[in-house]
Amino acid sequence: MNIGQAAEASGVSAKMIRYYEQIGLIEPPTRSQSGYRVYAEPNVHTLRFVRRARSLGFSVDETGSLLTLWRDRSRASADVKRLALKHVAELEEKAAALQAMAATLRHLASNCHGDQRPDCPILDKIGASN
Amino acid sequence: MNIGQAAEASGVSAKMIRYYEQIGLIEPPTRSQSGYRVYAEPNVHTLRFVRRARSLGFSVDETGSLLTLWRDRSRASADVKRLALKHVAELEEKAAALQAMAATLRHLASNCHGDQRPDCPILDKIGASN
DNA sequence: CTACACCTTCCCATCATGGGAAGGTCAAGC
DNA sequence: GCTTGACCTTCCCATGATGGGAAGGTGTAG
Repeated sequence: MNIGQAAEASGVSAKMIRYYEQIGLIEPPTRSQSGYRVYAEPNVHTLRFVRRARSLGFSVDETGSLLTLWRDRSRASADVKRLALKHVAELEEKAAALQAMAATLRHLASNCHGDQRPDCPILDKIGASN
Repeated sequence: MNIGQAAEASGVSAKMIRYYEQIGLIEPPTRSQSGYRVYAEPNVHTLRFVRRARSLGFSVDETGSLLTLWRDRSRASADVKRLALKHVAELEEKAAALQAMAATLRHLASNCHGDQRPDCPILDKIGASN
């Protein structure tokens, strides 16, 4: 299987597969005589793992830790759970920050006429001198 | 006022002030004979505006649009409101995405013993073949 | 044998921010 | 006046994850 097919099968772009290999997240695959990367099913499985971890918001670094735990048959589930819950806390923190911004701005917008007149509490507030 | 004092007074780092100038977000200030940037109160006011817009999650580009509207005494508040509400929608979308990730992961974690045993539904799910 | 799809590596861009080096300036204290 | 330390200047580099694209090699179908 060449990189294009591995990309198709895993949902990770060829570009990103090469990048993950370059930064050491995944193992370099074997190469054909002409230098093409050749992937087998286990590689694709790993790529899918990476894609899912990323889609859960784990950084590439964190994904590396998860991969290590995944491959370690003697890991303690406590280690995984701790990593996961720490990540959950970070996600919720970021979400809360975004929602706070949205709420503030929505409030400002609700006081804005939104017509042809120039008066606008949104700009007034952002530009407030205090 | 030199750049350090402007940074102090506006809450925007000196590094960022130079950057904002470089990309054309703010006007180049006057220079002293020796080449130092010299800021006056209106410049600091603008910098504070930029800082507040950024802290509400507006990109530098969007902040530029807001600045233009802010300085245009004949703007229609409708234009500002539209920009703001579009941004609110984006913020809420991002927040929702993060929360969905957090919820998924929290659910997986709730099914994980979190003890010394290796069995872990979190890794099982991330590594699922389907 | 040609055309086309695919592969390789390499460089560049994004977005906003910080770090740091090399060198010039300014004010305070001696 | 001279030194010292804080400040300023520009320039380059790094981040994190991803995509774009160029230049050139490979593989396969017709």
